[in-house]
Amino acid sequence: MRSGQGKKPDKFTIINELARRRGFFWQSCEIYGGASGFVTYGSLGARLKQNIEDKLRELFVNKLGMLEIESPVITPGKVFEASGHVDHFREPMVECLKCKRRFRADQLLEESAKISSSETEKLGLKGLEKAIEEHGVRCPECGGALGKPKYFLTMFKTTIGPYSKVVGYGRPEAAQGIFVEFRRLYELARERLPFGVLQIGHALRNEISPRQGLVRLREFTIMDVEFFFDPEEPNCFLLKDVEDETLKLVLAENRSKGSEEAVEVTVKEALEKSYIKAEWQAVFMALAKKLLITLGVPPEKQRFIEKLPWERAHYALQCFDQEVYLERLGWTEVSGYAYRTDYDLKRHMQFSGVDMRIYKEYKKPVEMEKAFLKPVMSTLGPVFKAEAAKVADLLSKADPEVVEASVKGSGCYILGKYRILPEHVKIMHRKVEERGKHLIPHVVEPTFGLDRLVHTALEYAYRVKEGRVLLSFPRDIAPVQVGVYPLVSKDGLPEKALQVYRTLLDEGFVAEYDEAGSIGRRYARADEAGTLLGVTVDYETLKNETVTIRDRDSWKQVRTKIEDLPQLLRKYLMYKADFEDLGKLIKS
RNA sequence: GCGGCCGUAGUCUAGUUUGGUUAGGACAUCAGCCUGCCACGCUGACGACCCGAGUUCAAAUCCCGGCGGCCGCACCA
Repeated sequence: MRSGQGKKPDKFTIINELARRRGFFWQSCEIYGGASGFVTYGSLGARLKQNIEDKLRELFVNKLGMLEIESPVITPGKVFEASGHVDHFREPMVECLKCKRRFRADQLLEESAKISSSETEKLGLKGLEKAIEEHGVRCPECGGALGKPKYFLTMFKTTIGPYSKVVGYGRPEAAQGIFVEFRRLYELARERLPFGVLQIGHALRNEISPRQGLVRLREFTIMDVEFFFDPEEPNCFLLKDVEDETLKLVLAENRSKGSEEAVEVTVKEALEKSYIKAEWQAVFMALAKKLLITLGVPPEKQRFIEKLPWERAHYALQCFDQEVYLERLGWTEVSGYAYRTDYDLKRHMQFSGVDMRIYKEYKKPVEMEKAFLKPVMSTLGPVFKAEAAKVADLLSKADPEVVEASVKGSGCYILGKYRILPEHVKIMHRKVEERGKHLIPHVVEPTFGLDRLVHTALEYAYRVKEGRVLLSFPRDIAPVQVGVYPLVSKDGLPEKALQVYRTLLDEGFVAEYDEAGSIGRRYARADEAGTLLGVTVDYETLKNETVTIRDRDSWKQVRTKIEDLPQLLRKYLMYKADFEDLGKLIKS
């Protein structure tokens, strides 16, 4: 839709209009007035997005050897209760009864009643309502009275099965699908740390106000990587490869002083100065920077911004967002790097009762003295009577070291409502050989918003040359690799061009054939779709089996043999040949 | 969600103030002719008043509601 403001359109508007016109993507369900926050990709857009996905796969799955899974979008309620999302993925809102503006109830209290965020977090809806009353908090805009606080849940909620009251949620991230399958995945990783698991798929967030095209959607494509490592061996074996790569970091420390200035440091320095807490996290950030460069975003248009404590997700110990500079929206998040520690596995362990720990064998068995305890029934019996058996059972499950320390220290050990005295328990020490121990892996999580990357790729590919629009996509993400055209549609040229076209399809290229309109118009059309190369069949083709190849960006042309096309194009697409290597230059 | 502005073919728009003939143009698309390398030309075709109620003899135009867009506020773990 047009802006309605009559202003000169900015790049964001131009990209969205181009995208709609050429079928990259558009708002879904337009025939019913459109659905805000939902998009449909057309063939060019779907291919562009798949190509970007494949770039991520190439890095994480092929090069780093991670596992890839696909898990359901609809997820039983328990999962997101355990993950903490049900408690955290909602905001308490209050509405001013007078001016109808809405505010975060907790933020109002923090500002006008000086209650700390850690305290407001503990308050429920009733607590918030009471606190608002007690402190006489009023609408900060018009001074009107406030209504009752209500939760706005940003997850999509549904029920599972026809008669079931079982609650399910649309996943707001793909990560939990990985955590809940951890035990099987660990087996698939041959029970060795570290290992990574990746998932690309749709996620749902019921945003209050989705605007801004692909940048904020209610249903979007996310790529989550969960990388599991041993917290006792946090070193990253890939560090050497990227330690000299520079990163632009906007640190929380500076941000809290009101400065958005970035420090530019190498990966190595960032770790030495502990700007970044986990080695793996720093390495993923460096890899992401390089990846974005291959998508067409120059380094100076990228940065990493550290989230302030209250901006961080509930599971994150430290979090950076990778941002790219977009013309209208300014610095915009395209990926996130959270150090999730053992939070998620621990929570699923608590909620499901399933052991998520891994067994770590020591290099050498460790001989150590260990305490054991044995309930003494002859003394427990007379004191606890009928409950004696239960007490003994509880006692035998207690940690012997703790019981021993407590009994020796204070003369007793409090076991629930029972008081255990020294004579109730016999504590022994035995030498044992420990071969290993159980631990919960730590997790660093790189996560990418694919739709935002699509927008970014479009915006950075956009060029205007001699008044014509062209999308200068990098070779490996261009949605169409080669267009095949007859110079004119007569004298057998279309037939020959179709032959060349079919050959290229058979060779596995993404090719398109076009004979409508003049040759110039077809080149222009192809440029606007980002088609990388144009192969033109002309009268010389009929004489000597050669064709011209045209470069989208420079409009230069070379002439080459048809039979050499497949291998030349293949080299070109892999950046193993330049355009001039494709044949004899005939037009520059 | 709130406030302001706005919604006419695939795209950009004229028309709305002051209700009145068949809603006009350009680009794009398709067909035919033309066309020997960068949006050529000619002929033709397809194609629109966001949706729903209301006022009226008559609604793109006025009123109301909804949906959607842009900007600002709020929100975006």
